[in-house]
Amino acid sequence: MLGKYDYKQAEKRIAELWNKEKIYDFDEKSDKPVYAIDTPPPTISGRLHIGHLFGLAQHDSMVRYKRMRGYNIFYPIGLDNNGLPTEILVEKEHNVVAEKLGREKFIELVEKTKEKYEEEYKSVFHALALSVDWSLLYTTMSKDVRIASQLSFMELYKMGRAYRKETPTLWCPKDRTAVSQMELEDKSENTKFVYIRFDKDVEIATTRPELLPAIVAIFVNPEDKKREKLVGKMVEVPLFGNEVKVIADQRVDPAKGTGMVMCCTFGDQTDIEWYKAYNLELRMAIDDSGRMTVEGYKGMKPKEAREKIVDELRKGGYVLKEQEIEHDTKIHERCKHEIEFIVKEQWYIRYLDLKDELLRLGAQLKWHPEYMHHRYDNWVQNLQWDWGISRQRFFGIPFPVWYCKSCGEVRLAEKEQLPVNPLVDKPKLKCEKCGSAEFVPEADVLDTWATSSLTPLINAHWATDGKYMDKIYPMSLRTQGHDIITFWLFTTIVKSYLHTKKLPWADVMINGHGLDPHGKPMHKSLGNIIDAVGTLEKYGADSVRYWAASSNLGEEASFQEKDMTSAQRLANKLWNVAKFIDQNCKDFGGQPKEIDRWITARALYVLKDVTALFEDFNYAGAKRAAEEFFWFFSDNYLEFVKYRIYGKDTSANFTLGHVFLLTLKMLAPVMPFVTEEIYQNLFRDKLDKAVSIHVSAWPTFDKKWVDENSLKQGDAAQKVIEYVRQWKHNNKMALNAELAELVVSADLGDTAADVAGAMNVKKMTKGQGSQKIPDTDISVEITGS
RNA sequence: GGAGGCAUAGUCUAAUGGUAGGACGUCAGCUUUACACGCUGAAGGCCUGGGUUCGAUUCCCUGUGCCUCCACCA
Repeated sequence: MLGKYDYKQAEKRIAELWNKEKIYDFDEKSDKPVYAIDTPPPTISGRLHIGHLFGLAQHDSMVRYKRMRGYNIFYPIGLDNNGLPTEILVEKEHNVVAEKLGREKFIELVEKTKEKYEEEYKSVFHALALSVDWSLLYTTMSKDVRIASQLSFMELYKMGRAYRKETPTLWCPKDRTAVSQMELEDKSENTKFVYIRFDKDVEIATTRPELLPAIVAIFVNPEDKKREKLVGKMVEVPLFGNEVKVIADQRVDPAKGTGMVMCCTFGDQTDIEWYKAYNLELRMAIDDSGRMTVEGYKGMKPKEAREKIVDELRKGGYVLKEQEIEHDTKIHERCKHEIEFIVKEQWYIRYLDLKDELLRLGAQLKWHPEYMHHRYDNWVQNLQWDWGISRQRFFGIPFPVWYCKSCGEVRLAEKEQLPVNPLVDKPKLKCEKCGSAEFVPEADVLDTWATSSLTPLINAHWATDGKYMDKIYPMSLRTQGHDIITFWLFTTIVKSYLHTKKLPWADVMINGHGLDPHGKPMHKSLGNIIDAVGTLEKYGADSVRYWAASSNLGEEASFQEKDMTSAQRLANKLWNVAKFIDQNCKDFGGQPKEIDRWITARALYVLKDVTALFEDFNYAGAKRAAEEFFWFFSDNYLEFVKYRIYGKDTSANFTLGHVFLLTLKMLAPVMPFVTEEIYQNLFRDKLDKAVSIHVSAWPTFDKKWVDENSLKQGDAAQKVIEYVRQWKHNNKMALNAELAELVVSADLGDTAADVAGAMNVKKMTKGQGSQKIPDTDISVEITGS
């Protein structure tokens, strides 16, 4: 072992070693206890940034600890190509439009992205030392996953859990597609707030007068004394002449506008809530293409209709006031067109009746950190609607469903037909109700959460050969970010419960996010992305992992250059200690002395703490404790025994080797590369037989190695040395400057020799001195040369 | 509007019902046969107000500030 630690070439070489030795493979034949992890499949959308690495590194450190504890690790990896980001990526890369290419062909292309990006992701994850088993790779668009997703739907339908209902949905009239909340953007717009008088008591301010023909009710606040008498009355709508009822609801802000609101189906989200809550009439004024459907305005765009209606209202004397305001509207982020609400038939999973069950399951799950449980509870308690799982999109996993052309009855696919594309495939059987053989396919696709909520079942091969159901399900651990507790975590519990009546995992580990140096989330639009590959190359994986392990689980952490420096210093220090041992110790034999037993006992107490911290998913605390001990070990113990080493006395060798190996093992989960490099060079086949430190046994605390007397004398010796160091510093002496005599009151046993050796003292004497060491009952007398 | 988190030296951060630990930075000393990416020493800190307590940085309440998730924006 020579020169400095070169992490660039070491990390590369070691990654190859791990590959060759297959240390991450799940062993199907082993009878060791299984530890199975349900991991978040990253979206295939482009390049990874260090925010991604942050959570992954935290998870991996925990998994590495578990591996050293002797578990048979099932650590799969998925790639998510079932979603809008991948759809956009594929369309761009292949210069195609999904809808024109056809679903089958497009899915083929999407599956091909797996091959290309698998290599890219694999190289990044390998560089990070993510210890997943690549033979367990799945994609969320693969054949098996499509089967699982469709089978899940079919089972839920048969259970009576899946149903179809007309529902207002967010709709982009330009793209003629449903959009999700996530695809919305706010746009501030100058518009007119038009105050319309219905009658002498009813005046309403609105930004969307063109929806007047779609008005189905008028709302006032129940606390609004002025309007109390109006509640329950019918009011005539200007221009259109129909009558609508006045209803009291607390969602109305009495201070806004006139304090009265018209509810139109549908102008905004509140209209939808009211429509559902009060069972209001459905009166649509706008169609799929965003054009008016009302007589007299047919075919007009809403804005044109608005002008015309306001004009007519003015002429009729209904307009009291027009006020210019700035107003936020929702637009579709892709095409920037304004969003409307359109009514479509949608599939739902009925689960509101399961709230109590779901809360009970949430309470059974062991949350790390604990407080994340609140978010889940809060979400479940406030659920108001069933789970909408259909999306009016072209790309996605199709519903395995047709409808009978003559009676409309639902016709499910047969299990052996899966995966099925109803747009192309035909049902095997006739209509159960009327016997017709003519069917209309369901064109919608399943929401991506309907699929990703199955990851534990996907990993267990639930829908196909079921080969891992007994072995890994329920899984040991789910790892994920806190932002998707209400989506991924929640829906996974729902599905697992519905299909297996079980909680899908025992523990859940929720990570925070890695942020840019200013504490802002990394986003393409913010232009603050710190690239994963570049960072790993520049600083090495151990440094990036050190950064990730520096913050407590669940907390956000900004990327700091100084963490990289600290990590590199630690790696370098480890390397230098290794070099020192390598150069000076032929073997790890020798009879330990007092000070050796002292550091051994110290090390074991630290091991006890570190183990407990890891058991509590506190990789951050474990890393801190292990690191702190290492610096203590090298600045103290190593200095104390140097004189013996240089004097060809081998009595410290045993301890030096064992304690340093113990330290390396404690740091191995967080810094897998440098610890492995040292392990291979220094300890493999000498102190440990394992092919890799990462499959070596986690050390155990054994009381028999703790000698209380040595602990006491070693602590005293350490205090004395500390004091002498200070004394030499105050006297502007070099630390190895010779001292004629040192008188110490405490009983140092044979550690007195180490004090003399470390501090270059000619004569050690036991007795009272004139100087008292603070915070101890030890007194000393120091005589210079 | 609902929920959750955070507040500790110039910066990042740990633990804790009784003298608050570490890292970076700063200052000073030391070429000490692994390491100047080092060693040794020094200076420097608990957001406001109230409560519980013999004692609160820690527990409770309040305020303020910051962050996140969810909902909403006629």
